[in-house]
Amino acid sequence: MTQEPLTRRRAQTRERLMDAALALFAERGVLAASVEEICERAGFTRGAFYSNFESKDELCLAVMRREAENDLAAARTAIATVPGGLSMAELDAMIPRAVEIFIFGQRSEEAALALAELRLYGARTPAVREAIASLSEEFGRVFVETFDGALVQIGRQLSIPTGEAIELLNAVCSHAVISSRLHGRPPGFAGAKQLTALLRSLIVRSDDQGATAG
Amino acid sequence: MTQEPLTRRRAQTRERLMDAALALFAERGVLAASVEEICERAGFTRGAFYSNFESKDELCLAVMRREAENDLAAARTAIATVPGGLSMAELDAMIPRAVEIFIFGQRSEEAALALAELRLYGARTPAVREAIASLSEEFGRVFVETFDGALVQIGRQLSIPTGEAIELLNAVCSHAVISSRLHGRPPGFAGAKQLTALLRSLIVRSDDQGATAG
DNA sequence: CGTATCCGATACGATGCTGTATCGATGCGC
DNA sequence: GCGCATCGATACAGCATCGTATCGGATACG
Repeated sequence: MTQEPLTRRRAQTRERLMDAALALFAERGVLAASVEEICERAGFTRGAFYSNFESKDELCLAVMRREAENDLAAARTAIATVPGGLSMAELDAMIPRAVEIFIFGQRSEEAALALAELRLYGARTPAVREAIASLSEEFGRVFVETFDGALVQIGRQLSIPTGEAIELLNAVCSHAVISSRLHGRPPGFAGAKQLTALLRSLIVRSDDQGATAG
Repeated sequence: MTQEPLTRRRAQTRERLMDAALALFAERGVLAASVEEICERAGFTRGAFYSNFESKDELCLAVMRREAENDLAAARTAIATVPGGLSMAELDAMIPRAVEIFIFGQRSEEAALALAELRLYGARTPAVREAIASLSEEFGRVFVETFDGALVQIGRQLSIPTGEAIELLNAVCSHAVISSRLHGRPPGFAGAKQLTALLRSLIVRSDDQGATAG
């Protein structure tokens, strides 16, 4: 949108603030993370913050967009890594990894937790709800296209709409990461094996779709 | 635990405070809901609050426990409603309803959102994490026993551990209710049909288990 | 090397929430 | 109906955070 000149210094400041915000959102939640605390962790004071962002809400949006872009880039890289498209065997090998680190990305548990928090925050905050919703739809579409494209290359598709499969994965992962914190369990989550099996079962040859959908 | 005498008046006050808290947690989140606001909505002032609860954290615990007890009671009632145990056909009919209103309960969207919020709040709040974790484990066990008992009566079981199935349902429902708020969609959620199919597919005869588990 | 501009630090007033301490009212038991 | 214990309202002091306005220093460029 607003692609201002944005000097190098300024860009770095924004990055550091977003990093700090992501970490604090995961640790304490969006509301509990004060602007002061975010700045402190980033090595700045509030002056820097208000010079770079209009409000914490704007920061939230920026963080979400950045993470979505990173995930998308990581997904594309992972897919493009295999020249000539993924083979079914390669796809098979990727599923457990995708389950663990969430949709081909390198997303950390911290980021997953922060995004769950941001999503919930957005759902109940009128001032940002619409912006987050359209952000989510925008990237949702692109993710669907990306995955469908990769699947088409190997003559496969999902037996349920790709968008719903992604939502399912999202749901389970964010639930799992919260559980992991709640019960003090190590990273990774109990249902990983089940979810892997579930996802694999969703991948079918392109001709026999809709057996389950209806 | 501490089953104090608890006069009728006091019990009602606590109920009204918990009702107000549940609603506000869903609307604005645990942290954004100030004690003052909770009291105001319940028709009290903060004096009433601090007379009944030691802190907002204690209120959170009380709310979670109450909701869990209500859900459990609703589940048992629903199961016991059918004399001689559920038939498979009846179970079939209940699945979509369970998906919609969450595990046989009468839980509203509001409560589902509040509980998602409380869970996340608990995961990142040391002062309550342990208490919430054991609450969740305690009721988790009972729910598993309850469902397994109902399934045994009709010679069925789930092809994955019942606890994991419940977690899966939990994950999808809370994700869906957040999505619904975020995108301003009507109650109910897109994946309901898929989830119904998924759950039904998990129910198998008692002898052929573990086909998927391993 | 000097200068203009941009950026982030500091200082300030304002606001809202917390928790306690005190007091008046309400309801229960006799 | 009356007294007493309980319960909830009111008032207060303290604290953290917010957003702004101003200032000093770093950076880019001539």
